[in-house]
Amino acid sequence: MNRTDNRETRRHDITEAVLRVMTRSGLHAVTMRAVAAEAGVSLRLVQHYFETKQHLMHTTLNRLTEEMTQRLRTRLTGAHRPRDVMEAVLAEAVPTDERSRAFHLAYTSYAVLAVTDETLAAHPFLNAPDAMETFVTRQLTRARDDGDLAPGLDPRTEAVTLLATAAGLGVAVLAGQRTPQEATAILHSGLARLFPNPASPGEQGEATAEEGGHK
Amino acid sequence: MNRTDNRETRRHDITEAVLRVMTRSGLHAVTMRAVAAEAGVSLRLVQHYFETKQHLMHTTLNRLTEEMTQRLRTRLTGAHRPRDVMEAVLAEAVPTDERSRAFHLAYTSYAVLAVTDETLAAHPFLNAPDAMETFVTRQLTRARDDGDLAPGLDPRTEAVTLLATAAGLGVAVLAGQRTPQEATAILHSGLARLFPNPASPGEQGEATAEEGGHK
DNA sequence: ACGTATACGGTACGGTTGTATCAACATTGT
DNA sequence: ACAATGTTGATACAACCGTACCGTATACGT
Repeated sequence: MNRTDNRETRRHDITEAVLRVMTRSGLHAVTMRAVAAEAGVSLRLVQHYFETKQHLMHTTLNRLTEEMTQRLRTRLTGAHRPRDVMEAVLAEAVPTDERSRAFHLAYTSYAVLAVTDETLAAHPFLNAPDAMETFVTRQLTRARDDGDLAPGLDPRTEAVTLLATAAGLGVAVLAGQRTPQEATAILHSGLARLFPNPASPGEQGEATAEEGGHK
Repeated sequence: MNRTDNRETRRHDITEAVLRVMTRSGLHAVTMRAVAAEAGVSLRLVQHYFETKQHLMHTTLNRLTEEMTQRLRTRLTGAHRPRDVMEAVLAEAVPTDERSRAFHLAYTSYAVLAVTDETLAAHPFLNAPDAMETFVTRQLTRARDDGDLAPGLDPRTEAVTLLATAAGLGVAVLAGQRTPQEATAILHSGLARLFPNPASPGEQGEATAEEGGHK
């Protein structure tokens, strides 16, 4: 094992500890000491690999974001028709497994912090909604041009509505007020309203079929 | 001025200071010392009127909740038809003035905390969504029975969707990502979808007419 | 009028935080 | 082999937190 490999392993273990602490006890409980204890290393070690706490959080969040982006990209593979794309997007918009739960919790926690800290508001972490909105709007516009969208709907309005609904449901799921199954069902009904014609039968159907089944 | 009057004034001033600090710097910045400084009193005084910090937060949140409930009740006065009721509910569902902004920020902050602290999840502060959901569901059910609701819609599904959308938009407005006007416009379009017939013209029209106009 | 409860100020205490300092040890390049 | 560099530990430090303690003054009931 190379020394730089070892270094990378250490850094990975520590960022994983950050996510565990945050998922279990919340963002405010993520202290340098708590992370060190969770990772089973000394405080000094955490300091060594991530000079400052801000640096530690930054890389942890970046890695998690990268992972979730990759997850969505994978799910998006082969989804060509706008409805299939929307299906994939909404499937990731709600926290189901522990991993996506950590992501949503981290994201929401930071979003709340950014409300009163304009320094944090500049974080690239928080640009995702804008990008997602234009992306979804484009998909719905394409669907309208293809004649797949229900008549009389404004793509941008529907995009904003759908994303806001997904965000609201995501928080509700986080808070344990709603089950992931309920949330995805609600989102599906919203999607069914936008697309009068049934979803594509065989090609990409798996994404909708086994949803809500795996814990 | 009576002593108990004075006491009440003091307590009011201090809880107002709590809200100002929270609105300006976030919930995490609400410390006993910061509140004392904001209110222009000594730390000991804050301790005197609210034994513990938990007690201080509890009464502050209760008072704010009571105020917002009263606000909604006032807006609900004279709104009899389900659509008018929904109009009133949605008008309060988005932070517009500074007061409602404080309320939404407080609520969201606590909701995020409650995700990882089941002790906090029992707080009555967090029962509002459930109550609101059954209330809205009841309104939509009544609208359906009256034939005012668009056909083929499930009242409960639409209620959950509408509230989740309002919650998502509320956070977006808090974060400065969306203006209150945009948010209310989106919510109105959602309402227009549920109620095919136009809103009541004269009787309660003011609630919809001057919306988004007053700062 | 007087004793007592309330109102208030200053300050101290124990705990936790992020970060810095001082050492010891291992690994690597030459 | 040795100097240099990276790795790990223990501990210290200044700042902050909520709360407790010790006073004094003011206002009230009787």
